[in-house]
Amino acid sequence: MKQSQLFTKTIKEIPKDETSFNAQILIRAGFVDKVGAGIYNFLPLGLRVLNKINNIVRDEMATISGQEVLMAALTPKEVWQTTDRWDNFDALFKLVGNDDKEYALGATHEEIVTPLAKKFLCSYKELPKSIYQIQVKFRNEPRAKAGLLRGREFFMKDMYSFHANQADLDQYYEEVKAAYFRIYARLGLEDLTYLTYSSGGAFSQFSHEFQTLTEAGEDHIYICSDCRVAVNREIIKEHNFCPVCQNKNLTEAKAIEVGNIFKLGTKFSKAFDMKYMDDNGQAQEVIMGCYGLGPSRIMGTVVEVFNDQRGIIWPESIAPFKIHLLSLKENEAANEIYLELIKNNIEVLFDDREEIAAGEKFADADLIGCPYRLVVSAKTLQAGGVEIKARPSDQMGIIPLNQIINKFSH
RNA sequence: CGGGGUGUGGCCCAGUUGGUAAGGCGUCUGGUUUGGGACCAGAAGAUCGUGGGUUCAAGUCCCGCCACCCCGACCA
Repeated sequence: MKQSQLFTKTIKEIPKDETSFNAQILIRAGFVDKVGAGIYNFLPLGLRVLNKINNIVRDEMATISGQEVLMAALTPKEVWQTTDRWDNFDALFKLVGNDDKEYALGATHEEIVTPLAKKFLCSYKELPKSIYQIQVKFRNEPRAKAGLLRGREFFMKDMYSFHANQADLDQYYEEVKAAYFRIYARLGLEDLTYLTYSSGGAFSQFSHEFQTLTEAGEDHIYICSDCRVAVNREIIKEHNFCPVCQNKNLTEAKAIEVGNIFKLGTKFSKAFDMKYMDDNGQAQEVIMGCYGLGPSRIMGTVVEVFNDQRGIIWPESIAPFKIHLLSLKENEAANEIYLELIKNNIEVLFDDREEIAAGEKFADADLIGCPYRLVVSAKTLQAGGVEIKARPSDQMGIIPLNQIINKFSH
């Protein structure tokens, strides 16, 4: 991508109606744009990041046999009445269509996925199955805040699994847990993310959240350093010790919930009368699990966690581009490098803008935060190459022209 | 939903005891620059959130409403 053609440009001023760091810097760098409280447009750079997060999620869901679907976002009132949530789910955005027909914008999809799965999963031979989607969710939050961390419209990966018995759900649940940790590891959040015990409702003692440590987080978790898990507030009120090792010496920390998984049991299969035929020809209730993860919230979290005074420091796995190539009055030479990188499928943002001061290009590169910065100038060409610098470091070096592709093509 | 704060060109903002809107960024034109948001000259761009009221006169004072931010409550 040539920066001269990019739809957005960076801005110097901090937007006055944002105080959260992730929103300020994502807006300044041109990743997102604010529409209203908790409502954002995703712009070319931001969408690239979001898509990369989504693709990591897809990749890991595939390893646990999750099949991607896309369910309706406009959901009829009746399904919510079936589970008694039409009047009890405060955050539902409700709307009225023709003939006074009422709908809710999808806030979660148990009410849609259960009738859907009922149409296809009828026999023990067809279980277990697991389907997921990545979709915009709508929740009428009483108070949207903190940029991408709590929006009224946000992206969610929600997966639902269907099992013939509890043991099968239990086993799958553990597989999901492991897949989630692989996702956080690929996002660079492994060390900061804790499996966190929270209350489980009627069907299991606990559910689990995945909490990433950051001062920007709105949750308080209590970490057990012995077994590297945490408990949330409601659990510590009940138990006041680590549910794994009974350790009472827990450390409080602020965190943001980047995922949660839940054993639903038969709550929804009962409500929608979803049963399967077992090998004795007997109808049995289907056991369900659900597994949420918020890609847009994760994008905000990554920004909160990886940054410095100058801008974002994207992990390579989700950076909008791997390389930010800056031409300082050497567009011809830089363009050759640009074309060569493109030819080798190396993602590059090429700052080919003319009449732009070098300082501005450096400032933009730091703000946007691609992992590597390559500078082409008369000076570097004289030295036989281009300057290379990793985003978080101050160390610069010259890399010969004929080694660039080799350096980045793995 | 309670409490607090803020609304002035696309963005950030100044605006005194009420007297007809200043500056910076960005944009456009010309020139000078060219390794950390460079400089000079000129230009375009504003129903001052919105509706009402007071006044000869309202960005400024009064009342209602709306939007956004923060704290709290809430967050299957």
